[in-house]
Amino acid sequence: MSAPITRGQGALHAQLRARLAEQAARLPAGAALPGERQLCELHGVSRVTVREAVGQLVADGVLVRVPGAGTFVAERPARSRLHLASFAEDMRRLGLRPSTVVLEVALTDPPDNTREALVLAPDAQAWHVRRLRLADSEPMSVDDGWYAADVAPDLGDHDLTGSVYTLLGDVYGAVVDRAEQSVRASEADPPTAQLLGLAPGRAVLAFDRVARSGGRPVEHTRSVYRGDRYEVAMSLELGRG
Amino acid sequence: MSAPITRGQGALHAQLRARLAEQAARLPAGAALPGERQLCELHGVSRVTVREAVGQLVADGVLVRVPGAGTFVAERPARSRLHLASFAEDMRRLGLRPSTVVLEVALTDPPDNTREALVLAPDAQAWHVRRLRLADSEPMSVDDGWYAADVAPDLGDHDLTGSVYTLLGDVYGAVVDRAEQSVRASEADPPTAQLLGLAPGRAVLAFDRVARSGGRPVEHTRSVYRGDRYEVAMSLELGRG
DNA sequence: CTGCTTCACTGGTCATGACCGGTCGGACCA
DNA sequence: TGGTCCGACCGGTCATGACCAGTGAAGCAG
Repeated sequence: MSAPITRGQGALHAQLRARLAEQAARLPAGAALPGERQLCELHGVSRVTVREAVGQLVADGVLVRVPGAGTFVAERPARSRLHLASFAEDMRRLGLRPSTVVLEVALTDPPDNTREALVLAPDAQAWHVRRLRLADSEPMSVDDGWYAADVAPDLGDHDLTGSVYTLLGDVYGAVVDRAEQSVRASEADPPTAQLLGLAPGRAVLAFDRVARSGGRPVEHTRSVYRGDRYEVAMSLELGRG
Repeated sequence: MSAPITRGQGALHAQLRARLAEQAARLPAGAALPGERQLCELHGVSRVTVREAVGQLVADGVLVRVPGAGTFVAERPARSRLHLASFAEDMRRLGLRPSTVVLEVALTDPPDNTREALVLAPDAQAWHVRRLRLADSEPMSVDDGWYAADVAPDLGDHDLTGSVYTLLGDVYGAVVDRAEQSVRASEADPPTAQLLGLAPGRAVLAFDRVARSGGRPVEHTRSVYRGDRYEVAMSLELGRG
């Protein structure tokens, strides 16, 4: 079980969460975890902390709680659930040929909401990568991504026509394993419309995403997809979505 | 502030959550809520309960917590977390008052894609229910639903201002437990725009959903939400390895 | 008036202890 | 052998009390 959980290495529930995530990954789906009270004794923390850690993993779909029975590793058959995929993977899944035009790469002061999303210091800078994404040589989306400079110090020196997630994982050791995103419909502003080959005001699907690596936010992206070329598919289930 | 929070009316945090959601919906965006300790005294509950209630509303995008400063009403629009729920339930979670105007109920020949989605015989008819959905008396969406006639033979005889899912479960024993949907951005056509109180061509979020009960498709819905009032949030995960 | 310090207050975190209702397996009885 | 009952154990909920770091405004010093 390696090092014990101690104060000073970040929040206790964050440490425990990482510990439990590792453990769950090595267990087969459906396997039972120790009871919450037992985890308290095992790691020397209170039940508040255990519940916080387990609760986060349940929210992520890694664990499943069953009242009266216990906590279990979530079943995850290879069904078509929402999954984390790069633009290229996504396009290839749709049978389209992906390509990318890098419009801008710069180390700049990020906007306030990005600063908040990435939990950056007030004076910290971040890499800003603006890219036009094409599918079968036709514009599909415009991505504005911001990356914390302390996670990816020399991001601008790398080839950014491919997957930044791969770069983050292979070069900087920050594998993106989780993301939260919101989706809304809005109208294309003139510059974006021109890039996408649309008339201004046409409907676009706007994604706002925060990608995390081990709980730490590493990327904040705003992607604007052409409404006439793209849609998101998802499945919903009773109980947990 | 109405009735106080009491034991026995469901979990205390659930009651408080509903109370706070209503309160937040009536406040302007950015307005500050009472501090957590103050809410404890106001409602006679412990801080554990307050934090649970507020935490849920933060997850739903209704409130925003700022460490050191306070808790505030989030900027528009209503953000719904991805889950299988009726319109009314969804809106109430966000602190909005749902209502419904039934525009059309008829047993008709469904369009081909609906026939396919519901796996209907070539000559089978289906109930068509068209409804305008309001939140706080303002248009939110227009729903076009088709229901297999052999699953719900006399659907048209029932009150359709409420949840059809509840009807399907309680009256016909077909509990909806799974659904697949796709989401895209498009432009409001003139009749839909008029119903939604939008100018024609404004962006809308269009859902195309097939709901299932025990594997059998029972509903095919196309819902068009106002792009300026609604958005969906979801989390993405890497597959287990 | 400006700049700095101080301090009340906020949410974030954590420990301890308690009770509830549901689950499940083993003991016990028919 | 089979069915029933019961108790250990589970997660869900809630109260109380505590300390921390960050915020922001009031107040003081220059």
